[in-house]
Amino acid sequence: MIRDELAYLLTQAAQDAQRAGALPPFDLPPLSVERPKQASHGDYASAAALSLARPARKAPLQIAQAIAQHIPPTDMLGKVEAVPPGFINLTLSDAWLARQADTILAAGMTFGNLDIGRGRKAQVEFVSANPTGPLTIGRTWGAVLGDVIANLLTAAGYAVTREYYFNNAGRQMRILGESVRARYLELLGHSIPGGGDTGAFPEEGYQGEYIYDIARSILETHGSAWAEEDWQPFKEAAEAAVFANIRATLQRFGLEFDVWFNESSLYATGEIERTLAALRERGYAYDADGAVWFRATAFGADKDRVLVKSSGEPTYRLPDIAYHVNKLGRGFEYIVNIFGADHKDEYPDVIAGVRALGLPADCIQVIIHQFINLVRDGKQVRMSTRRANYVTLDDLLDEVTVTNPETGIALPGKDPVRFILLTRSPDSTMNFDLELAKRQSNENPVYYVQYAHARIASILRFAQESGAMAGSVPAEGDVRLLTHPAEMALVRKMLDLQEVVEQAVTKLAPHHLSHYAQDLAATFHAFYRDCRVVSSEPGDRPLMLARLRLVAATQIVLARALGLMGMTAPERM
RNA sequence: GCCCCCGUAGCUCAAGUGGACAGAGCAACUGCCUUCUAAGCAGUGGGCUGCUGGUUCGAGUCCAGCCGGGGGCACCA
Repeated sequence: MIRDELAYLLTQAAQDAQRAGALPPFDLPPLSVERPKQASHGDYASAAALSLARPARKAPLQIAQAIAQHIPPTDMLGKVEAVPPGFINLTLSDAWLARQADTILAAGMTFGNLDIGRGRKAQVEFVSANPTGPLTIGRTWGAVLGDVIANLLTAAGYAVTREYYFNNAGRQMRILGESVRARYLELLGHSIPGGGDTGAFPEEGYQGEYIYDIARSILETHGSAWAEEDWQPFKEAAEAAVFANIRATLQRFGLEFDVWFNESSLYATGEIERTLAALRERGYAYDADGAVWFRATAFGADKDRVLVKSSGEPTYRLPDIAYHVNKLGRGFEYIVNIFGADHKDEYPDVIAGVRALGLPADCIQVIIHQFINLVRDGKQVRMSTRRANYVTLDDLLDEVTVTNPETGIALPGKDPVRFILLTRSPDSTMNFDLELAKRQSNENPVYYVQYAHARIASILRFAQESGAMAGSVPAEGDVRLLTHPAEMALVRKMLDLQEVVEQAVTKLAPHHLSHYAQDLAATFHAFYRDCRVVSSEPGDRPLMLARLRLVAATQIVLARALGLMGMTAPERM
């Protein structure tokens, strides 16, 4: 990476300066290299001299000058400046920058990839909604975060598994079955409520319209044959129907999971029991008040937690711990869990449980995202799946799908939804205004980015159709002819991708991608204004070919950024 | 009461381990389509970064205390 190379050059320079006596001898700390906010401060800048003032016992500016003078010659740098109060500003050379257009073209869709994963196995667990109803907007943020983090980890050199963890047993699923059964009996003409214990709608039942849909389809296939059945077959049917719906929604959202992990399998394989036994053996599980407790206080918790209720039923903690033991057993060396803010207090127990078993827990990362604060007409909407007060992801995707009235070309609704969610940091408590999202969908920044991609596709198409370029790819062309400031700005912005990916991966902060994509698109649009690409003038041909290569490189980087975000990169809009 | 997250332009949000004048988009206003897509470009206005102290060469960023919003503090998941 460029920044690392520059940091290395600066360190060499500082050492040379010490050998030459321009700097006093002392142990050099790692020298920082940053991206200055202001363009006049160069492409990169180091404030190292400011922090070296104390150990060197010298004025920062003098230190900066000494380092600047000893930077080894390199064709990468065009200008090196030491400026008050002691910054070293570094500017990349135009010739070097121009050559990078070729480098990007050669890298193709691998441009921006890193090797920090070195092929290690990573797992991202997300969505993980139990099959009690359709996916709601509330789940959407986690879905985007998980998917894009998985994409980023793949780009960073990890072998990634996307995993969906669910529980199809337990109380909520029973209530789901009972709800469907009640609707089924209602459709058969049994009176609800008060129709005796056969038909009463469960007090905490799911009231959504989809319960009727499931009941109706049971009625269609089985007629009245299930009238005497208890809730269990209804639960089975409901689970199948809800999962089919969830899978369809996820696919629409551009999401594929590699593994669907059923919590029940942990019981079937005995992993739950073994985990509990191992915790007991190590003295981290004990009996009290008829329950089994986890000694969470040994890991800094304020009180111990229940693992197995006095009813004999485990709490969520035990399977969660067993599940993570299972993950580690499958060889994952990097594990990312995406949770909503309501699960905030859950993971410390899980991490502690893993530690209690003597297993490594440092590789387990948890992203807690805040809730989407759904707003309609400026008023907050409280969502509850059970009370059928929710907006499904499907509904949302329908609403924001936008068609260009002039060209008739439609873009999928997943793009604006993903983009909106990817402009916010997971920590941010965001307001998602439904009306606003719909109303402004045509001016959503996502289209701005996609438009840049389509514009490039159009230029390349035009170049080919007008005979200016032989194939669909600009094979020839000497990028050394690129010198225009707008061209240089474009290359600079493209080169940033690697650092953005690094940032986004190491900080698990995918929202950097969307901001980068907007920047890159803006830089391209400015280039488009300043530099005409296709020309029929014979004298313009060499520069045209060079610019076609530049533009093709830009298309790659835009497609890469959009691809990492799971969005389409349209050829036409 | 205790713990975690957030508070930045009218609105929605950014801001790499503390760095040089806090940035985008939307909304508002002014210009620009006979030439590769105007879903575009150029420009204008808009900020005591919730408040008060502290740390230091330097704070939106770190510390303390307040105020306001969200989430949690289960033998629910």
